[in-house]
Amino acid sequence: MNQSIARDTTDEVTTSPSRPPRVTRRRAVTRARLLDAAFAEFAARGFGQTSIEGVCELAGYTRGAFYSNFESLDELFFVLYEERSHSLAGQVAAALAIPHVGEPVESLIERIVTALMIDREWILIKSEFYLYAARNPAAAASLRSQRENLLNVLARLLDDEVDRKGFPLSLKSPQRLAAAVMALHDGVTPQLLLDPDDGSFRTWLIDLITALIVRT
Amino acid sequence: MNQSIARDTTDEVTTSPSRPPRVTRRRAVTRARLLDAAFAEFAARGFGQTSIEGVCELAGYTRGAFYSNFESLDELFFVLYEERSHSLAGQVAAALAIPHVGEPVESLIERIVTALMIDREWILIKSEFYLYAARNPAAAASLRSQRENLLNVLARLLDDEVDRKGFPLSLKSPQRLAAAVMALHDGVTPQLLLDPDDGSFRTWLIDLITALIVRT
DNA sequence: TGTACATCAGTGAACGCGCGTTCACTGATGTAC
DNA sequence: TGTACATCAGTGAACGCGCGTTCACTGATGTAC
Repeated sequence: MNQSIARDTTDEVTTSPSRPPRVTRRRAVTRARLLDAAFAEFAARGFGQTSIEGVCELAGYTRGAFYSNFESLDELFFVLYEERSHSLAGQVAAALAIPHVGEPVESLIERIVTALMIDREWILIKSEFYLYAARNPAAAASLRSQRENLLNVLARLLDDEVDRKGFPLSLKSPQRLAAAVMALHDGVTPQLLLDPDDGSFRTWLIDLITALIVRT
Repeated sequence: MNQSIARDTTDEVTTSPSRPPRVTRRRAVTRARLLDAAFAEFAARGFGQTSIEGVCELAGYTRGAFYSNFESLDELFFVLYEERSHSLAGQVAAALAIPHVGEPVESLIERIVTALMIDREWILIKSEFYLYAARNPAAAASLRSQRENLLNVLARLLDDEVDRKGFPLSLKSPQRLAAAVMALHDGVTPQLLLDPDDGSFRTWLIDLITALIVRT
């Protein structure tokens, strides 16, 4: 009773014989390395051209290590995407949460674009995951809920800081305005896929959002 | 000299021993069936999960037939995409070329959206090809030139029929306005990938373009 | 229009490699005392 | 803090399948007369 801690309670209630798995540091490191290697492979070759063996080799493990940590490449992809996108979503939300009272719209738009912009590798993986989600309901559901979260963050921000008098009906509600901003953001990525070196997306996206939001 | 036709001239000029390949009806049929089967497989599984064997089986041929017509799945994908997208581009241009003097902007926008909209299968394949192009310069170049063509078609149309007084600078030139419309169009497809059944894209896209173009 | 011949298009079998998947084993890691 | 023991995490070899690729062959298609 006094030797060990809360953990035991699970044992007492447990109907299954499984004991709480002790998750070691070693394991966590392996897992992280596999995920990193997979990220690199997915970005470089695409999901469809990535093999378990390739990931393991890049990570410096044998294939057994993979199966000890994941069930399949699909599962890894899902886990990978969820982890990274949640962490990115956190950053975005944090960057946008900072209140800037009386901030001019131009600066607000810049902040949004800056917060949303991320590197090419991530865009490749994100696009791949959308395609994956088109054929995988669970992935689609995950993406939908993520989008909704981002939508709410943006909507709140725009609601607070943008004067929407004179906006067309389809942009009146903060939700729809936010959705429009997201659509513009999504709409720029094909160009980014085709023109890796061209750095003008940022400006272009800012222009687009400005044209939509700033109505003279 | 009188037995056969123009074709011979090639023989006379020819420095290589290759004779003009007679392309038979049979061959054309096989090729077309392989392309159709590949289209279906790409749409259903994605390029990365599609095997040559799968395509042949679906098309009702043995693998040898494939190699008699194509060098690799990559080549087939490229050919497939080029063929279909050119034919689609033709349709779009044709639909937009019809002059409607004095047409209200709302109707113009509807025409544009109707012309651009195509089915889910095609969007899946198109997205896949963008991802493919992100890692394949030749494919990227092809997509860029296609986009430019579409851009010009749209730009001419908008130039003729939209009064751009009062537009922000970033939308003043017809080119940029057209680019903005394309970006909105691209921006809606992620939603389409996630929500196959939801038919509201059309309206949503019309709303977005309207909000951008109609400035009260 | 029919027949003989040449060339082509697709067949189907064979080969082999890449890689997914499994598993007995061993060195690493944590626990109890 | 040290030692003995139990469990875990990753190893590496083995198995086998799916499938890409090749090729000698044959029925199909077109050409010449």
